Amino acid sequence: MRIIVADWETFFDSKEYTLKRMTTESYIRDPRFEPHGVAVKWEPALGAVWYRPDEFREVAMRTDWNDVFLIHHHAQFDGLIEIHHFGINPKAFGCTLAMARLLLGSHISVSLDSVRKHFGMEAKRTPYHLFDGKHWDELDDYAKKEIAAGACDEVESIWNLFNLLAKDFPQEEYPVVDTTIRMFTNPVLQGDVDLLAHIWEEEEKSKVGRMEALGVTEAQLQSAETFAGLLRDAGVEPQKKSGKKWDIYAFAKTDDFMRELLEDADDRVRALAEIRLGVKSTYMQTRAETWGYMASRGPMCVYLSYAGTGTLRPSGGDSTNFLNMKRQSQLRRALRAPDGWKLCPVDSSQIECRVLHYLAGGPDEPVVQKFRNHEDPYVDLASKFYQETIYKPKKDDPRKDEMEAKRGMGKQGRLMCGYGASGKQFKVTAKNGTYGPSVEISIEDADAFVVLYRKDNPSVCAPNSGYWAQAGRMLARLAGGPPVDWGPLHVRDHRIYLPGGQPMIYDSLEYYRPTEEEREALMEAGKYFKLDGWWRMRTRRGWKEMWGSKLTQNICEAVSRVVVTQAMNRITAMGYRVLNHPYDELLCLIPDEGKDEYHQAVLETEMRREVPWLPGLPLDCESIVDVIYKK
DNA sequence: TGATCCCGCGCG
DNA sequence: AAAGCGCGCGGGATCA
Repeated sequence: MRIIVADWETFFDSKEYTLKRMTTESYIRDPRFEPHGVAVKWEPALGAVWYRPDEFREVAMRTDWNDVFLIHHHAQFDGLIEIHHFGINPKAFGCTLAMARLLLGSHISVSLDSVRKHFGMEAKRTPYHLFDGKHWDELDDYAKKEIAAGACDEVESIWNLFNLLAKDFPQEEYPVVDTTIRMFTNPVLQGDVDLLAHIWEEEEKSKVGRMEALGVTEAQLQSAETFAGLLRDAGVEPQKKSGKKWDIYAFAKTDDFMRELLEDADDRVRALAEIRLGVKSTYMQTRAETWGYMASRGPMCVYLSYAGTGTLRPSGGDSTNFLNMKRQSQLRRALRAPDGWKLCPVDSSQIECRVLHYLAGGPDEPVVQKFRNHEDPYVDLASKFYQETIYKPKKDDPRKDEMEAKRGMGKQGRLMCGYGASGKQFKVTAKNGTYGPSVEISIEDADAFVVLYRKDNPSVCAPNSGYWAQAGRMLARLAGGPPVDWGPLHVRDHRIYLPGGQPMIYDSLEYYRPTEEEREALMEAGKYFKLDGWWRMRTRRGWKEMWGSKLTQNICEAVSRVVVTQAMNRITAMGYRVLNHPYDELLCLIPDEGKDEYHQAVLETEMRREVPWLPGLPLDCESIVDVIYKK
């Protein structure tokens, strides 16, 4: 396969038509889009050459792109230009931004300039100020030469960076990068413009109608202070709670004060609370809007940031998020397969729970055995807590609601308690209904649930010998000890390596000793156990504490991610397109040729296939086939 | 005015 | 002994 490196320079106008104010997708599919040209390095031994668009189109026509590995820095940008405007479709995309994201970490900038600096190269020389708002013909010869030279310099640096990064970049991650890029550059999903417009209008109508009925404005509802005034006028004194720096109003959906307002006897108070939450939840409307415009330009460009999280999962990007659509929502149903195709989302079942118990106790661990025997470990835990037989209810079961709620507690227990959750957090989450119907339990019962879980799962929780304790001891190794193999993982040089060689980065992990002032505050709060200090690390959101059960969570999430992406690689290698990757799910595209069950079986087989580096770990999955993106 | 912090909410 | 975690986006509040 030929390796080609390329970099596009395009017209922009810093006042309105610019990537700083637009999404990558809307910028490239805009009528104003106009490439200045592209720098191309046709093979490693040749220097980069600058082409004007027409010149490039001509050489591109004589190139067999089906034999090309095409490398960019941020391939979503250059790739969409090539595919949308030039009809070029390489065999595979490479992306130095994605490679840097995995190898350098999720909490730092991996812009080309930053990565060049990281490897001791000079800053970018492209003089963007010279061509702000100027079309090619309006540029003088000097500016044209500078643009061309800057682009060629970028291409040479991308090639150098590729070689530096390739030394450590795992082989199996190249197809993951390619699949992720193609979700954006080779869009397939159709957006239902009418439905998206309908969603927007219904939200708007409902909000405006309710605001008019109450005689309030959106601005009044949005601001906490003016909303507090509205409540006072209605005869209710708003409650406060402690924020990070000062007290804030308890106006969140999950605050008890707000919950009570929603059930207030006074019609106006109740309506005020409802509409405040309504105007605060803008995501339905704003996304219906962004997606509606996107759908009017063409098929949906699904932007995922490769390894956007510290645990190597993807994250959203390009001003939208295809990973957190509400279940059963209209928004999800506005995405559909093109004519002649169907969608098959395949969801790996309880993968993190399976991985946790396997890592903690191996293939014969009791919960792993339950999974192998196709028993439900959620009802098992719930039955122990409620001291009666809990089961997954059928549709017409007279105790359906009760059993769903109780099983939900088992699910919540398996997922939260496995990562060290407290009774306090357990109680709050049960009430929020995150894992099933909302359940109110006392703090005593919540604490009892946590105690029961910890006693019942010694491979995970036992002091000294359990996985949390091992992970806690591993922190010192991670922060600077000698290398060590740890089950399927390898700990070395501030990193945890997954079996494929993917690193989870803990560069900033350190043992922090509190200042005298902090020690006094800790004593006042009764937190004597923290007086000596604690492990902490830098994240996107500042310094965060680290401890054994939390590291356990990181590990289970990352291991599960690799299990799923390895399945994804097998699926794409068979020729299927994967259109979205919401964590444990792969959204696959299958031809509509009357063989739904066959394709479903093929995909499920790959999702269930045993992983050689976790021998004896039973995997399972669920899938459906539909034209619409349902779940 | 723009940048940044913080909170709340959606998903896993 | 004590601790669920991982994200991105929208929007307000605050700061330079």
